[in-house]
Amino acid sequence: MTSRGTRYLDIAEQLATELADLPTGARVAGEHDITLRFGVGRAAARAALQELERRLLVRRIQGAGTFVNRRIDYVISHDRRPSWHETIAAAGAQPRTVVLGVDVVALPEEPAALLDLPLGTPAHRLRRQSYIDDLLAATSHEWIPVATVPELGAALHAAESVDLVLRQVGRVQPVRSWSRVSLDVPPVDVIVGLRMESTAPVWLVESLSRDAETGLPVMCSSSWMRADALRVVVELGEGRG
Amino acid sequence: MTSRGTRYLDIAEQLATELADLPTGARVAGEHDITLRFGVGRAAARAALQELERRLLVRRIQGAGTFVNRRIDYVISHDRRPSWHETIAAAGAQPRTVVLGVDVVALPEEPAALLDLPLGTPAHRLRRQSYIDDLLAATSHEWIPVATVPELGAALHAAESVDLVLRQVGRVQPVRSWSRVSLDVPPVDVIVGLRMESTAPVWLVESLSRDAETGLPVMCSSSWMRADALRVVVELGEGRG
DNA sequence: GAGCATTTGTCCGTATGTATT
DNA sequence: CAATACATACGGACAAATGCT
Repeated sequence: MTSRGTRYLDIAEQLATELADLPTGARVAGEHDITLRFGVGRAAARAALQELERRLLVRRIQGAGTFVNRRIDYVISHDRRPSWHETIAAAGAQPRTVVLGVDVVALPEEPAALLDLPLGTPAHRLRRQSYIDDLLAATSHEWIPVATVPELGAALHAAESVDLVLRQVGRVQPVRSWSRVSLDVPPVDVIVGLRMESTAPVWLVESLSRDAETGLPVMCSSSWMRADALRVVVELGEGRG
Repeated sequence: MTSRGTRYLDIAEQLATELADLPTGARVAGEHDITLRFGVGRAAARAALQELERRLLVRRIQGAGTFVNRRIDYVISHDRRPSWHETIAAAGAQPRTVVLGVDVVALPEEPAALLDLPLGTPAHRLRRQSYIDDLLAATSHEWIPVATVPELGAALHAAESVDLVLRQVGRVQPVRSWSRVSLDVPPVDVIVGLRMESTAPVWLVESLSRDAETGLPVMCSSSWMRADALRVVVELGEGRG
């Protein structure tokens, strides 16, 4: 009797219910533990953990172990401008953003079209990484026309927030005016940039900010966010209640 | 020399480039073929195909084989109300929608709040399935207050489009006024409803339609769409060009 | 820094189950 | 019913990353 060819699913189901009561980041039974506890081979134990990983319930780290994972909601809507710091902190985790570098480049195709500027216009390219509890969860490129903030590089050393620099040094009021969200399999450089082991779909969030007064584009950005770390929710339209 | 411990990734990479030139739905080398061609064991061949499946490049069907897969864009924006039929047909595939059933139920929590009606208000519950080339790609629940269209069940037998029935029989002009999109691991009933083999995240699209004239809510729906079949893109804001 | 145990990652070969054709 | 192809599973082996000593 028994084996219907899905032992690993039964095991995954059992573990999933047990996981629900554990705190985020808690250690989960490893492959070897499972072989002992359920009396299966390593293949089945491994398949069970991979199933939980597909369901985004655990995160597995080679050499370290398997740990309880929970996504953090990142809500994008017409009246909400999500700040990384606020969103992550509100979920009870530790946010952190690191500037990888700033340089001036000629605007390539996409950001030029978005900013409504001629191809090749000089602009600051800002590369950043964002963390959740020391987990690299997002990388972003931001383009800011040099004309708007000539000395961005220097200003960024003083203030940590790009938004703040734009307001104080650039004397503009950036407002998110357009945004596009989808899920894609990222190019190789993004995968290594996010230190992702396995290739999997990742959120792609593009957006454009304009100056509140003049209506002129002041910044556009393109961010990749790990889907196993964030649950991006897009809300569209206002007629709800 | 040789094995650096990632043979399967090299194989996946090689196959991925070859796949790019094949038409959607074309047959791909099976596990056995790969073991012969690349001189690896079944484990590595399988891992390579699973990698391609993670990248949404192939679809694997037990007993049948492995086939080239391509997602269809499903764009949701303030000024675009996507119709399943139009979207799928525009991508060169065959759309189809099947009504599973219509019954009158007391409105549960969520749709009641969305429709701004008291809990338990009688409403039609419409369950539908949508196909892309005979692949079940989406299931949806729609709630329509009985007061709006008393004889929905009978009317649906004559016309195939819900939108049309609402316009002609209900004498309302449904306009999508609110929408929320996210990606979730669906409950078990949705997984079996979508005939999904493996558990994986699926799009959840919720929306509310109001009457263009009166502004009153006339319908709300909740749809699950397979992420390996559709690339849902949400566009937000209008200030683009 | 070097060394070691732990844990997951990769891979082999083989066997059997199950769905499709 | 038979052949094909993917799904599940066993057991063993070594690689690679991590964390601790």
